[in-house]
Amino acid sequence: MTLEQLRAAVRRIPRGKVATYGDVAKAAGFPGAARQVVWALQKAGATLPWHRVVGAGGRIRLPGEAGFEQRARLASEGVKFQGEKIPMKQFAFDFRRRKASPAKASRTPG
DNA sequence: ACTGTGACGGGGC
DNA sequence: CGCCCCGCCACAG
Repeated sequence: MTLEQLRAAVRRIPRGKVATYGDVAKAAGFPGAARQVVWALQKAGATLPWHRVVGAGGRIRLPGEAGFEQRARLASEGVKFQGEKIPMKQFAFDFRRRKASPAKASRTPG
């Protein structure tokens, strides 16, 4: 688990999309190493879009202010929240995909 | 080497 | 949805 691997994965997350720690770990080549993602993520600090990494189910795992900021950053990118979590079905980024899906333009998103 | 800890994830009740 | 348990890997004491 190296920072380069993490950056490579985290940086792949496009704006307006999010990925779970587990997904990032897998994408980085370390399936099951979600906890290590946290470790590397901290080491990397703001050198990457850390706010696009959330917990399973689209839940913000960052406590206090940091969590508040992450939520704000995501919202600023167009990521909607369903209560305290993000509707992953719609905002989860698929690393296997070469390009983000051209999300259909729903006239009644809700 | 052993134990405790963490921005985690999945399963069972 | 809350609670508990286990698996996972790397770091800190």
